[in-house]
Amino acid sequence: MPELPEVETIAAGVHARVHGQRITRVWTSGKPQTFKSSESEIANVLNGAHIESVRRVGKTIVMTLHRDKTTTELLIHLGMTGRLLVSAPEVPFAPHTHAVITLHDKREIRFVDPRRFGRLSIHAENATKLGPPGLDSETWDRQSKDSNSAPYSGPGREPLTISLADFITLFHPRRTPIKAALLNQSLLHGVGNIYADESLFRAAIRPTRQAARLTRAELALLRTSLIKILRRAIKLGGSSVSDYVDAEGMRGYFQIEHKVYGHGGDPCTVCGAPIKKITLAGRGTHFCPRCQK
DNA sequence: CGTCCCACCTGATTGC
DNA sequence: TGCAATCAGGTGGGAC
Repeated sequence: MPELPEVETIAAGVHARVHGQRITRVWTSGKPQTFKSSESEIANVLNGAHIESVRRVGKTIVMTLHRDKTTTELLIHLGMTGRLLVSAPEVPFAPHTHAVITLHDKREIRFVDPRRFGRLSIHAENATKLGPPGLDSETWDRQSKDSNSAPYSGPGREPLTISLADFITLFHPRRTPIKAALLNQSLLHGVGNIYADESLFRAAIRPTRQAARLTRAELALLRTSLIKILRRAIKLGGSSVSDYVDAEGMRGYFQIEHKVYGHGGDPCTVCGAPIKKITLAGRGTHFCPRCQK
């Protein structure tokens, strides 16, 4: 379900509501595939901890926890249908509630996920943050990413902050269709099906083009298009296509500005040609056959 | 290693 | 109307 703008909206909303709170109780549903770390480990780490912050990395929500001078992170990936809600205790549980984190003031952080593609896991900080002698900082960063040391940095690079030079370095060698490359989380993380389609439309690039065949100018336009669309979507609270809601249960509004996603057969807003829908990289892919070259 | 395809789930929508 | 097939915003593992 949620891509970068939706996860950003949820993380910011949850952060505003719960940072500084102490966790007094944890309940989990026992659905094994929901928990990448064991439920007992999750409960052990969370119980009694203070929530320092809640932020987004890629499509993952990262909750930073402090207890006994130890810092740990709870990673929450929402999959397709996951929700993270902050509720008063008297609000009835939604169906498919898989985790409830009770706070000192009695409110509850609830993880709800009908399709169960979402995952919870623990990311522990290593004792030392200093790299071993002889490693340059870039090598150390890479090793930090690979090993289990905090803070969690995700599988790829952040789309909102990547430089043009790095963007080109990332995509230029790829021989896959540009859309498949955009969806590859180990390159950029956070872009999903909606924002891949919308950014390619805005950049007038056909999703089927081989990444390696894009000119530098096209890659530059794709990067700025993607950043503008992600920022605009964050401003509107994300896209609510069916069941996405933020931490308060509110829908987002960026779906109103979708130009191609979900508009197969509709006339293109720029040229009037019917928007085409095809399957690419196993995903529904929407584009204007006239505008996107 | 890079890439493709499918499985993992439930629920809403489409089509017969 | 009823029921089956199809389709969903994501990821990870196995096959090639």
